[in-house]
Amino acid sequence: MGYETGDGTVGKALGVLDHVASFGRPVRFSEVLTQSDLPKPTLYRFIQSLTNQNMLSYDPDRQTYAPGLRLLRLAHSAWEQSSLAPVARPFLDALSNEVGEAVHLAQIDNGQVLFIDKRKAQAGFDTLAQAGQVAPAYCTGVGKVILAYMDDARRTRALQQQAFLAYTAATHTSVATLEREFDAIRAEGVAFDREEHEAGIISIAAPILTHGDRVIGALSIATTTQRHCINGLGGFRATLSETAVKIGAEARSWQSPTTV
Amino acid sequence: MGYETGDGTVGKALGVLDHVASFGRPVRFSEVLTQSDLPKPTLYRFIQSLTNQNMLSYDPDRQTYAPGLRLLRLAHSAWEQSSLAPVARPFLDALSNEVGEAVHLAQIDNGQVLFIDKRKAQAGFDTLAQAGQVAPAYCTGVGKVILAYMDDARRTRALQQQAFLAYTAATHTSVATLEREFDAIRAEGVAFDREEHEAGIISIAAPILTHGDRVIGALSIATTTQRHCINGLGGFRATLSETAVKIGAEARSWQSPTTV
DNA sequence: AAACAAAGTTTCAAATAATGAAACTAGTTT
DNA sequence: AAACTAGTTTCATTATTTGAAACTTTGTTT
Repeated sequence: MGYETGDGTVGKALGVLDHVASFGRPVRFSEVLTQSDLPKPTLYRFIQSLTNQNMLSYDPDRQTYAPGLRLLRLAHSAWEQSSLAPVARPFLDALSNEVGEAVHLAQIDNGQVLFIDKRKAQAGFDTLAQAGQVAPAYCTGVGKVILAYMDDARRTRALQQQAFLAYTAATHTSVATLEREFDAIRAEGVAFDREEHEAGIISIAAPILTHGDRVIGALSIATTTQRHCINGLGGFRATLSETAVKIGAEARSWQSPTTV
Repeated sequence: MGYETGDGTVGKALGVLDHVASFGRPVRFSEVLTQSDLPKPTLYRFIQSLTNQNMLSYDPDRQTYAPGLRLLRLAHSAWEQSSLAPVARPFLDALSNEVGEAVHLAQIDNGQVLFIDKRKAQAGFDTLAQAGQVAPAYCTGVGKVILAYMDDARRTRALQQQAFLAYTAATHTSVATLEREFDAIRAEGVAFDREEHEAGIISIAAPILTHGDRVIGALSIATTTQRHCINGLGGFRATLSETAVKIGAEARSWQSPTTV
């Protein structure tokens, strides 16, 4: 899986960037090399170029590479220019205050859930879901609700990118059982995460739609089983859905020609 | 200014990415083209590749390009793997609580100040709305203190990248006057921003050093002239410097072989 | 200290991919 | 319908990437 769909040199270089980032820690050149199918000098030059460009940073003491600072600047720009994140911000604040639980805003990137923004619960367990963090789509509330509302072509493609790893006993481990849930999700208008990704963590998620039907993201309220049961979370459905609808409407008008 | 130091195709493509991001809003292909020295098909293909790769996102309704979601994921990874940001986080929390003013953590990227983490005066969140922001180095507290503690080679290069635009009446508008201040900064151990970037905003900044002398970033306390005068800010010097030293020590030990 | 091993870097001819002038298509305006 | 503009494709030329091999540097073992 990944982006390597033959975008020439650029695609290869970005593949290397992802590869380095995927280690989750600073890595040496040789470590990357052993896991790469690129020949040594080729990989070497890509890493050199990326380092020159500040897309990677190099620690001379430890001789390791890690994703570079330039990415922060670019991501900041991406966040601000996103048609969803800045629009949704005040709604997240309001919802977070109202329900007193963790609130997450997510989109799909390359088949994975990508958290765009979050609010912590006041009582403060840390969901670790910071902006930029990724999670699987098939076993999270936001992921499942986005999948359920996608058009068939995109969903088919996204489903092929799911790993179906059993994180907990409740995790879907095949396309079949997951697809069966999609009808229920569309009927209810929300998806639940019943400890499918992490034991003790549950959530309720609603889709964010523009132009009435196209799903552009999802909003969720997440909590622990110690604080709420699934039925209790269901009590947030009206508030959550209303907020998601408002964000969708706002995002839509923001995109309309009138504003610019 | 920029990174275009002949890193072949990769460098050019990343130049295009920066270019698109620099608009600060979604742009059409033709808008980029008029400001680019690349021929039409070349620019077109770069934008296509970057879009394929999710480094740019394309809005089909408005036919515009903006920095893409993939950057958020990569930046999250960059932040977490940075040798400074995760280490400094608890110290920022503590300092912010103690002084009750805005606290900033910054590094230098391509001659510019890049904010790695922030704490608001009241109580806020550190999403990418804040981290990833850039500011000029020559007229900010964090920028000046980093420049003052850089080695000569790096400082010379960084100074060439400064625009010396007069944001306010107090802004340094030439290398000469700025360089004169560096001695004072090194003597005092902190730099002040005396409304040099924005009227009404002042700050005190201390360098973060590893291995005793190499500057890897800066920490600042920022406030408004309505709340404090420069002398009042000076009262934070001891606390600020102590925190900066602690962060430096921690970052250093984090990098040392013992931890891994 | 010498020999060895491993990691990192450079070379250079061959292979491949990028290039850009021009042509073409789709959508708008006159 | 013609003229114009923005976006897209073509294709021969050109420049860049490629990778086996050689080389250098760094660290480890004898």
